[in-house]
Amino acid sequence: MKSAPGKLHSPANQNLRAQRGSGIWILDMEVVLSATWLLAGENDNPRCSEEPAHFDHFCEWPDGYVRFIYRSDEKKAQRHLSGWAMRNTNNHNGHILKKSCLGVVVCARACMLPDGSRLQLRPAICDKARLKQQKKACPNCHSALELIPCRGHSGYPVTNFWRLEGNAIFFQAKGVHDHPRPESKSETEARRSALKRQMASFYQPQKKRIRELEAGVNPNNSGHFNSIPPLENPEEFDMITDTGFPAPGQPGFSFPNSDAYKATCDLTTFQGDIMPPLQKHPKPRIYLPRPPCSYELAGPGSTNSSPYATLYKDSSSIPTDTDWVHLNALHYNVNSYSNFERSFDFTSKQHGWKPALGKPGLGERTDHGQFPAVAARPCYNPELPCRYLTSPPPGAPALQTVITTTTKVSYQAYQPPALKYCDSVREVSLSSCNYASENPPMSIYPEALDLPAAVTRATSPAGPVPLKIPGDCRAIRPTLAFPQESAPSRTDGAETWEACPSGLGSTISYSDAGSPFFSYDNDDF
DNA sequence: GAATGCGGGCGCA
DNA sequence: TGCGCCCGCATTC
Repeated sequence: MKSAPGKLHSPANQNLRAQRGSGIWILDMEVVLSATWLLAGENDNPRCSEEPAHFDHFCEWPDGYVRFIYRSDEKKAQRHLSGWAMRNTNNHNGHILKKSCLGVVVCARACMLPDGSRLQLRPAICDKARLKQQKKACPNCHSALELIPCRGHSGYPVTNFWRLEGNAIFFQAKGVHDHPRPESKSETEARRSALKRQMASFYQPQKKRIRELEAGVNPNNSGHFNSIPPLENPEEFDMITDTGFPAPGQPGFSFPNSDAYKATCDLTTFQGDIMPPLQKHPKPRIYLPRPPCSYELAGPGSTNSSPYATLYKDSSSIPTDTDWVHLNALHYNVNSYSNFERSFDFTSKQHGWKPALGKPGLGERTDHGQFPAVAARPCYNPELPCRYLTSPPPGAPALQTVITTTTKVSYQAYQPPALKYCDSVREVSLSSCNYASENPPMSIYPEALDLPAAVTRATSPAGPVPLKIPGDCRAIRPTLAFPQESAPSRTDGAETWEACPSGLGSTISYSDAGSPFFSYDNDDF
């Protein structure tokens, strides 16, 4: 965003060319060269001056070891946006912007929202703001908020890398988020802006009336806002929403219909002491307009995380009565969090973690903050029941890709697992975007996940079934041979890369078995 | 005020 | 040396 374009721009190396065949990214040898990827600019490889032939649609929820190439005019890419709460990380490389995931903020008591989901807030990016955020109380149960750190990359936060190259913006994600999706930035912004608008309209009549009163005017008392007490501290209201009372439809927030929400989500009950000013008002009603997010508003079949979905009501239709916080019911996967719970349950078993209070699942868990900061922590993404599948099992190779973010990257040899990746990838590979329906196949790269297919299947709530879940940008390569971090060199390692874009039902593969073109130095970032 | 990007610096492996 | 991370600073919204 603010970064000087020149900073991340190094025109000397547009070394990646991707060709799309059969609707799938196919990487030719030159693309294999693209292993230089984000670090390409550091190599000044004169051979590679071509611009990418094709670009990916922007993916707001990249997950897994994926790479994308965006057009340089892609606004979201320009801003290095991500649905995940990513903070800037200094990688001492001015050409590459590195960001690490902050995780998600949840209720420490894992209280259940009226719809059965749970709070999943977007951690503030700013450290101070984040601390401040964590000091706030859960808008639902008033208990503490807790930050679930991301440990999806070998125990470290998932990292995203951005590099501007000519007319392309190269993106690479490393690690699999082992936590639920937070509220996306667009959602947060939309909610805040909506709230501001709402508050503005809320105050306008008040101010007007005050002016009128001050002017000696005595309008009749039938005015809607007559009963509205002065909001002494508007920030409190903002705090509540910022604290993350997720708008319906946000990740982990869903209601089959608005009535259900109305019946269960009385703001005065919900906010309790958090909103004393509004409590004074007997019938507050707040509408949250739909954010201007187009691609997030996929169909019901999508795992779209947008909080504002089909039952959105335009703010213009705000009624005057203020009985309820009339949030919009959303067409959202109500079971999302149960998936989350299942995943937690699984991982608890898998890793010997025991949920607090002896109950499985996040629902009863009260120890968010006590999670061990281990690499194999489960994936909690509520929208992807198999998310935890992407977590490497204990003992599994932590990293298949050695990407040094400062100067060079090394793809190192990996000991191929017994299972043939090609056979299993169709069953378990996940690769999609929020707007999968419109999104072209994305690039899947060898750093993709490494969980054995057996584990993957075993951990699926639905059993060993094919898993193709649209709605985000995840890449799972459960059985693929990966370059392993611990391997001494990758020139001796042959690997087959496959991409299985969601909904395509096909895979591609490309190998780099000791290709002379495949210099693993400076591969990525 | 918060988000964002940059860069110095430190500790660890 | 690579990497994660903290911190401060500057800029932008």
